[in-house]
This record gives sequence, structure tokens and C-alpha cells, in this order.
Amino acid sequence: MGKLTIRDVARAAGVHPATASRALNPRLPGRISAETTQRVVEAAAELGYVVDVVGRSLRTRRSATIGVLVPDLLNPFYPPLLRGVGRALRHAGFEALIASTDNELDQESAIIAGFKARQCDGYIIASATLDDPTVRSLVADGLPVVLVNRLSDAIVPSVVSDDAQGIAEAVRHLRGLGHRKIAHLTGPAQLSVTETREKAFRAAAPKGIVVHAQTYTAAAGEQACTGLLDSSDVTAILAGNDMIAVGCYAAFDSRGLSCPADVSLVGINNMPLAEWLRPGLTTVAIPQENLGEEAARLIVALVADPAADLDSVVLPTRLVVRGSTARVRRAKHPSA
Amino acid sequence: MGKLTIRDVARAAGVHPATASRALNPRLPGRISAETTQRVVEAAAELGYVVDVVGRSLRTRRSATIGVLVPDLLNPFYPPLLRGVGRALRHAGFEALIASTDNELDQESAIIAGFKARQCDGYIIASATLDDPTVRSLVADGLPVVLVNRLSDAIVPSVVSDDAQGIAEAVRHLRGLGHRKIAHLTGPAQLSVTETREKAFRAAAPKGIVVHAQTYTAAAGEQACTGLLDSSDVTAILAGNDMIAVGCYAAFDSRGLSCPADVSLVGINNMPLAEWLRPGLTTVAIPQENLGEEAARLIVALVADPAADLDSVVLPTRLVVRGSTARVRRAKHPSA
DNA sequence: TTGAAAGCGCTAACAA
DNA sequence: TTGTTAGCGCTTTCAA
Repeated sequence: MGKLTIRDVARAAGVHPATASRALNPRLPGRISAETTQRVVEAAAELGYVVDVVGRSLRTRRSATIGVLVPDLLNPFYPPLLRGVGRALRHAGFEALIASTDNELDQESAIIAGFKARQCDGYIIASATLDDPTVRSLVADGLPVVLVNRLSDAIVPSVVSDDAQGIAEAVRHLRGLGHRKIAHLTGPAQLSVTETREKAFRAAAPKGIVVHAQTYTAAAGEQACTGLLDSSDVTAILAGNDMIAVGCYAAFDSRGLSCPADVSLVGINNMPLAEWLRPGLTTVAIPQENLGEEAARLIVALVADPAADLDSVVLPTRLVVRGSTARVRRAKHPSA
Repeated sequence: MGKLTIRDVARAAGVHPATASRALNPRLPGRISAETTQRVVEAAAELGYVVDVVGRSLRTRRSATIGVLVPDLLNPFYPPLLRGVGRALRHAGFEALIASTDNELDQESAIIAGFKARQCDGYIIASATLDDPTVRSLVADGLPVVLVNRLSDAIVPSVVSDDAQGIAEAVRHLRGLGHRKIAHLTGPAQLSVTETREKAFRAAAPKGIVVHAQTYTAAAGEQACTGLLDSSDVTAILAGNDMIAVGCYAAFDSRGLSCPADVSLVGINNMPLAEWLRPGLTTVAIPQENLGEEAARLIVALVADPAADLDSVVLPTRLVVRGSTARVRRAKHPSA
């Protein structure tokens, strides 16, 4: 069973291949009569013809494929985002090439090279650093790019969450519980989310401590939290994201501290399962799937019209209060 | 800045495009002299040439792209598997088109149509049902397919975990804690994993109850668990996977039951964060990332030689004991 | 070892 | 409205 081509369809419908192509693709130039169109469509359906995107792609320089890059597939924040991206893209006739840098910055350019070789029509990048040469080079090449969650210095349409608002709410929540010694245990400095969150935290808690973990992972969070507990006597921690918060739980455990009795903890993301952590994590919720959907919407619009002047999107956040935050404990009896 | 083609490289190196192509692609027929090769390679590097996979693909009928289909991106079991797949594929020069059916069976054929149009060289399917027309049609078309985690009636190379062994261990563990009334709260019947796990459970606990949830999700697990608690007095539950176990936690909560004091719970998967659930989940660990790596290895081998007779892979499991299992509680005082 | 020519499947531009 | 022609970028014959 040789592969079906447009020629087979054309022959079956008794028309020229170009006519068949136009009939199957109403947006192409050249109106085709209703009867011819119907004959072609029926022949295609009967034969089970599926267009060869490779052939089309070579001709049109369009692949109906979007390259999607996330920094860490193991961070539960990203799967819902990818779900939103995938659904919205497929709805618009696109498929997604998906890859993760696994938090290794130097992976980015290699992955993007693989994407470029496959003629992606556009790129959704969730792994951007503030100073990101790969993003810059995509933009310099005139390729459609949308950033999501993490911004870069390149000026492209983007979709982010209004972290400042949620963080202000989180700090108010902690202060309302009597906490005065609050730390922000956030991620690496070269990311826009880190900057935004740190700035929002400093505005809300001018006297707060800020500590940076190496990456937005539980392991790095645990390490940084252990250091923080060694060097200060905070009663509450705002983690840079929920995975860092998980690392804080681990650090509390090995220190013999109880959350929330000894330390209150707030995360950011409201990732899946945050509700089922031990204890349930109070966290600034970000609409992960919506971020992905909006990013897909923007890249589709940008691919359709690369010159379009698209507004970036900022989605709202909200504080979700669970068991990891509680009223501050009274001053301890001096232990020495 | 027009796109760089093999012609540009050839011109820069002073050779014919075909020669340049051969020089850059040592596996093509026709040896090229070392000096010519070097000249071409240098010219390509200097210009920053990246092969156009679309053009190549049209000629060779190879896209260096693998279609990967999972049933539920929101199940934390799959991201590590995808990570294994993505890494191993990229290592072999392939990229992955990734999509999720979101547990909607009828999505499968539509997604695969999108993959086929893009001329995937092969398919890794993690969403197969026992009787899966989409998988059958891929196989009938002679396309390379590897199944992972879930098997189908189609006979193709596959990668699965040795669930029977882990489940036997889990049931031994529960019996060792004094549990005699044990239920298996598993997923939908049309999946091979459900069948395998149920069979293993029945072998290990002939008197056990078996209940099916509609899907392998927390919501379905909660619903089924509530029904189970209504109709029986089990002291321990082996959940069909960790997400169903999460649903059990929720059902326990709304019943006012405490885990493990009132009911012990064992999951299957050891998904990320299982350790941090409330309480930490005792579970049959499956090497998720290895599953993905092996699947990638098989599909690459199969693409290279579609006639290859590859052995399927079975990876070992092991029980990880955490806080969700405990010695069975003594008989209660009769409450009425 | 290298060059010349042809064609993968499709659709844009032009012609009828 | 439909047909004709050409060519996207690459690699594979075949010929030198």
C-alpha cells in the first residue's frame, strides 16, 4: 500500500492536483466550484488521504508545528501549562515539539537547533533567563517567539502571572498571623520570576531576609533552607515556588522543626498535589493551564501575522490558605 | 538574511551541493576525501548552517521525529517517563512530538492523525487500551510502534514494569502488619495495567475485594473509595496507582478516617512527591524515567531496522515503605 | 572521489 | 474556475 498523495485524490476526482489541493484547503487562493470541491473532498475521504505536512512544509515554509521549551518537566508546575498549550495548539491545527532543559542552561541552544532544523513556525519558551542568548537569536532571526512565565530582555509578547499581587496577599496573611521575622527563600537571580517575586516581597516586607536557592527544585530548596535556619530565627518563610517549599519541608524535618507549629510556610504556584503535601501547602495560586492556553493563543496569532502588535498577558493570582501557615508561636522559654 | 542552504555551504567550500551533503553526512553512500570533508565542515560551521530536516525528510521519508502519546499529563507518573524519552531520543538525534489524550479515548485517533501528517518515523504510545484500534492501525500501516507501561493486543515491542512482583511484596507487607481485609482499588478494566495488577492482587490475596475506579485519577479514586468504605470494612487498600491513592486520602478525610491509624494505604508508581503526601505514601516503585529511556531505545532501533525482532523489556519494581501503612488496629469497641 | 540530474509532495504564480 | 509549470532543500541514482 503505497502512500496516498494529492495526485491519487486528484485522479480519483478527475481533476488536476493543484485543483485538488485548493479544494481541500479553502484558504488557498483560487476559488473552486462547490461541485468540484465536493467531488475532491469525497474522494479524499474515501481514499483516506491525509496531507503530507512535510511536502506542504517544504513548499510553504510552514510546518504547523510549534517548539515548546520548559525548564523542568519534573516541576509539577509545567505539566498543566503544557496541557493548556497542547490543547489550544491542537485546536488551531498545530502540534507541539516539546523539550525540557532540565534546568541546564546550556541545553537550550542545542534543543532550539533541533527545533529550528524542523522548521517550527514559532516558539513558546518557558525557560528564558533574563539575559538569554538563545531567545535573542530567535528574535534576531525574525522568528515568532512567545515567552511564558519567565521573561527575558528581548521584547516579545509574553504571558505571566501577577505575582506581586499574590505575594502582597501572602505577606499580609503572615503578618496577620503575627509573623514579624519573615524570609523569602527564592530561586536563582538570573530569572525574571525571581526578580519580580523578590521585589514584591521587599515591598511587602521591607525588613525581610532574602535567600537564593540555586535552582527552583526541592533539593536546592532544602539546602538553602538549612542554611537559612542555621543563620536566623525566622518564624515564616515565603518560598520562591512550591518545589522550594517542598525542600523547606525536608529541611524542617531534619531540623526537627514542625510546620506550622514552629515555622509557617507559603509557596507559589499551587502546583498539583500542593493540597496533599504534609501539611497542605498555603500557596499563591497561578493559573497554570491558562498560562499555557494564552501562550498558545499568542503564538498562533503571531505566526498568522508576524508583524502583529500583540498585547502581553498578565493573569491574576490568589492566595490559597491551607495547613502550612499558623499563628506565630509565643516566644520560647530561653533554652540557655 | 535568507536562510542558509546546502548550496551556500557548497559554494563556500567550492564543491557541488551533493558533495557537501555527503561530507556533512558521513553515513551517506560515497566516500568523500578527508580534505574536502574538512573544507565543507568548516564552511558549514563558519556559516552556521543547520540542515533543513523538512527538505531532507521529503527526500528520505525520514523526519527524525517520534510521536509520543501519553494518557494524562497531569498524572505525575508521566513527566519522568517523558523526560527519559526526550533525553534518550535527543541523544539519538530525534525530537519528540508529545501529546496527551487527557484520558479521553476518542482523542487518540485525532492526535495520531496529526502525528502521521508530520511523517513521524515512529511512535511511542503510553496510552494504549487492551483493544486499541489506533495502535492496530499504526501497526497495520507498517509503522514502527513501541508501547510503554500499557500493553495492547497488537504484538509490538514494549516496555513495562514487573508489577506482579511489587504487588506481591506489598500484600506481604500488609499481611505482615496484621491486615486481613484488604481491597484493591484499581482503574478501568480495559487497560493492561489494570488486568495485570488485579491478577497479581488476586494471586496474593485470594479473599481480597477488587473495586474499579473509572479512571486513574484522584477524583475517580475518591469516588470509588467512598463507595468501598460504604460497603465494606477493609483495613487496608492497595490503590491501582498513586493518583487513586491520593483520591483515597480525600475519601478518608471526608469520612473522618485517619491513615494509617484506621486504614492503611499502598499506592503504585512512587510518583514524584509521593514521599511528601500526607502521610507519606507507601508504594510500589516503578522506574519511570527508565521506562521512557528503554522505550526510546527500542523505537530508535525499530526505526533503524523495521524488521528487527526486538525483545520487550520488563523493569523491576520495589516496595517503598512510608507512613501510610501501619499495624492493623485492634477490634474496636462495638459502637452500638 | 566528485559532479550532474532528477524528484520526494505540495502549492504559488502564472496562464488559459 | 481550472490547468500548467516550476521549485521549496535535500539526497540518491547514475555518470564521469
